[in-house]
Amino acid sequence: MSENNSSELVKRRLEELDHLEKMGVNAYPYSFDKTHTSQEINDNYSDESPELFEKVAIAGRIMALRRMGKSTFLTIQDQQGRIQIWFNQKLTPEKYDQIKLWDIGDIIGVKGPTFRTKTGEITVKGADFELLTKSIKPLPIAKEEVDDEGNKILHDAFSDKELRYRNRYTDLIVNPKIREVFTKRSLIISEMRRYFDSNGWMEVETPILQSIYGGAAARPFSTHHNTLDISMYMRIALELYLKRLLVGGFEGVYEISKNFRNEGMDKNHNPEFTMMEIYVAYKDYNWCMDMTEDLIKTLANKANGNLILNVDEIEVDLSESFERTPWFALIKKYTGMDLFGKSKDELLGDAKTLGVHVESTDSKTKILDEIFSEKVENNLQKPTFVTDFPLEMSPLAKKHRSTEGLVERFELYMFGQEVGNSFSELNDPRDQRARFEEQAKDKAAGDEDAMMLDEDFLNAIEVGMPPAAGLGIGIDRLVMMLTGQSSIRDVLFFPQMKPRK
RNA sequence: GAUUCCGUAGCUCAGCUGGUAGAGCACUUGACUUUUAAUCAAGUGGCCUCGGGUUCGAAUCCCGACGGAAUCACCA
Repeated sequence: MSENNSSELVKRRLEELDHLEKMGVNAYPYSFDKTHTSQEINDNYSDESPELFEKVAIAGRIMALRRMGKSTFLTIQDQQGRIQIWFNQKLTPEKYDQIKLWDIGDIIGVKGPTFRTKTGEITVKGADFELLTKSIKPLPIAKEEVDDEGNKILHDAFSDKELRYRNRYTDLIVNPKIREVFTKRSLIISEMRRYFDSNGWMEVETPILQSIYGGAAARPFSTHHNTLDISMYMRIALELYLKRLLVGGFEGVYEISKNFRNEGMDKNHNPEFTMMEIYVAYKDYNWCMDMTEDLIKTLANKANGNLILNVDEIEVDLSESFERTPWFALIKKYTGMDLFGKSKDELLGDAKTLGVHVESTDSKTKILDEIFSEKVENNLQKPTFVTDFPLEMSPLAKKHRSTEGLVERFELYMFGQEVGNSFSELNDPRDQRARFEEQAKDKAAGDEDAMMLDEDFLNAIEVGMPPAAGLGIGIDRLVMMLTGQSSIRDVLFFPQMKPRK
């Protein structure tokens, strides 16, 4: 539909392109040697020594065009920012007519000296220029105003979320703030790699297509391998393969990659999302808490230059030590009830008392989880390590060294959301088998999310996995918190959308 | 999956008590050699998401479909 509506505009631009080619202009040349970025010029130009920018070559997309007869001002945008260009018929008498055939959206290269206009704007003089790409489709361009304090105000900005997500490339061109979020995302992930690499932990890749899925409680996407004629699943977690590598003798391995879960979508869930998991041999969850806290603080500092985070109206200060509180203590704090050691029937009664909706067929794990999600999670805005989970909830975590019925596990919560999950990893093969058998019972009782028994994984554990700490971090959620976004769609370049008819 | 709200020009929106479509920006033409939301003048541009219904008449009311957003449910 929009094809037809914009066809007049497209037709006109195609005519211009034709016209340019008749003038002997190649509208799609092969390269351009740029010497500077807009930012380098904007940040470093000084009126005392304009000769430093006597000869610059810059390239970018035309974002604003102010024609004034024999003189033309335009603003181009490159990856770093925007800069004004000034053209004048006197400067380029033979080529000036070409400029009349340019449009907003075209990509050009310009060579010339830098100067400051009467009104004080740093500007590149178009002593020579070249069209680098003619744009055929018009952009949803918004006028940009700079107020007295230097703040940029976009008027009637391209804001339709559906169109923005479906045409992300347009969104990125037209909404510079969006680009910042993704630049930070990239920075956060590369700093995370640097952090791990500098400790000697190794980045690895493990299968995404698996014949048995595991490592988390979730429904998978399933597919089919034609040659082998077997069902296969897209992975829901990284854990079980990374642990096999610990068995194989690597002492620190991590992977940053997509997981896939066939479940609901909302502002915190996308069917494919990025997970980081790391396993370090000979360490336990106490060590891992220290490491996680240091990692999060390091990343926040790199991304924002400080330790204050803001999402929606809520501010979180990371500079204090993260709170560490046991799971049952938090339940007690927010419900007044001590649920530790209670039977399933007692828990069912307690859930009802608390007004938490559960079914009598639900497993003990599920009831506990429901109570925690409803009564506790929202209170955990400040970074909090929730420690020492009930054993039933954690089939891959090692039993607590001093308290029966608990495991050595923590989850890091911020802004009421889980960002990290960690255990002292279970490496006793007898216990691991028993836990899987427990899961199988839950599954038989109707818990769809209970884990499958993975004989091959058990075999690896039987060969012997060293004691280890493991940590998983949901990268998308972490990026949301570190960039102040409240929807996962705003930290994914291409969030899942229903296909257009 | 449920509920609520939304879908009008390329973009941002108005039009809502039913009478056949409007603004700003973008685009076109003209003027303009330091402008910057450039300005001034004159224009072009719509199957009002789609399909049914009510009505003499529907962008407007009703039903359905398709997309989107929010909340909930599901979901470590």
